[in-house]
Amino acid sequence: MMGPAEEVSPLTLNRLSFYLRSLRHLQEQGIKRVSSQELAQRYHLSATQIRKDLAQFGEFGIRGVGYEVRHLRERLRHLLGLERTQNLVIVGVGRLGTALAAYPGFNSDGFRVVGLVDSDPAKIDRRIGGLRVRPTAELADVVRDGNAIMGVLTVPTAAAQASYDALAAAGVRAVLNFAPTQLRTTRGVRVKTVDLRIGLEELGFFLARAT
Amino acid sequence: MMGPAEEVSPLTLNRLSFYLRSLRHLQEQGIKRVSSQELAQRYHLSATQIRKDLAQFGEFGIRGVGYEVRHLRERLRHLLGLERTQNLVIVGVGRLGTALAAYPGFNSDGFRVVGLVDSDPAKIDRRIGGLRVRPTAELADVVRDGNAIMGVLTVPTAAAQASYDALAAAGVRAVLNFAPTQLRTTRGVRVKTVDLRIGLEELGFFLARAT
DNA sequence: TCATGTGAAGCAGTTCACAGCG
DNA sequence: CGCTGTGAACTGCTTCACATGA
Repeated sequence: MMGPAEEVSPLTLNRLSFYLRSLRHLQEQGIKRVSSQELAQRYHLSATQIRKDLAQFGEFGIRGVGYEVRHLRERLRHLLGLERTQNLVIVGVGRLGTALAAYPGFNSDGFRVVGLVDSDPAKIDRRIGGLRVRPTAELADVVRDGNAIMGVLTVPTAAAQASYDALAAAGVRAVLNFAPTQLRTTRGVRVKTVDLRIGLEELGFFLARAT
Repeated sequence: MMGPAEEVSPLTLNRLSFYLRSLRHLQEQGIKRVSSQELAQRYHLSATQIRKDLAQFGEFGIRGVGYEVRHLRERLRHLLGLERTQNLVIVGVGRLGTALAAYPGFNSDGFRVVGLVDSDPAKIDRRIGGLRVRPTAELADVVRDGNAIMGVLTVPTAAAQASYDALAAAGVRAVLNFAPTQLRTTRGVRVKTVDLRIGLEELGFFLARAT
């Protein structure tokens, strides 16, 4: 039955994202129904785990048949809050910020970049993907004008905390942080830190002992 | 005791990377010794977990005292294979590939980008951070010339599998994949897929239910 | 004495096996 | 009958509590 699911593990959450992507893929192929087993085989997952993960939030399937692709996809989109588009402001328009501003995953299916901000005067008024870079001082306006709910931090590590605080003050509710540093968080403004180096180090570990 | 540690969980591995970064930070501040408890408090970790994680690979500390920062850092660097620099080739010099080519984390402390490859003729011979972009057909040469051991995939999803196969054929031992797709892997060529959207979706989930 | 290293306990996340329902 | 949904068993990760040794 329905579960408000007070706490959901990050592992489950990542799998839900992956299920959603897989369903999109199936739907593009015109497939209407899928069983947990078929889904598992196609995308190297565990059938039981798919069912357990989904059951946490309701009964989405039809016994004896499987899941209706369109319906399940809708439910997952709802669950992950992707029904309404969430607007993003990117703080720090270096190479990484520029790349993310135009990144398909940040401009489709639930997310859209609506504002760019940088502290470097040389970058102000530059245009990236239809957006004009505005000065950090105007951050609050950029957030308001774009009706942004999330911020993306792509500034140097030393500037990350100040930028986070500014985003929090501007009314953003969540921040995706690419600076490899631990941020002191404000109540009500969730942070998710992504360290691009960790993937390399994980691979390096295995190479180190494979030799 | 020494442990060959046949299997190490990704969670542990990520924490080891984080410990290493924290130790670097401490060393920069001139701190010589640190206890697991102090480390935990400073960086929001668990002291017991730090000790358990480290104990898996040997006895690195001094009972009654703590850990010598320099020594522990060296051991972690060794464990993660960062003592010798691992050379990277980036396949796909779009905005993301360009950003990573110059990303500090990909060009310091164990990693270095030594080659760039793209299939778009318009990008060939372009220079990015001292490196010349070369055609995909020359991938094997680029890997050999640069003595590269890892590849970084920043091509469109549709091209990811072919690029992975080419990297594997060129003799690379590990691939960091930024395309949101499941790759069919070649024996001996490990893959780690990083999906930049997942962080957004995780945050979106919490925003969806906070409202 | 004090903080590490570690068996034992506790908890979470995964897999199993099958009841329940279309 | 077939596949979902789910208690129960299991596996693995985290935390506890303390023996060990500098």
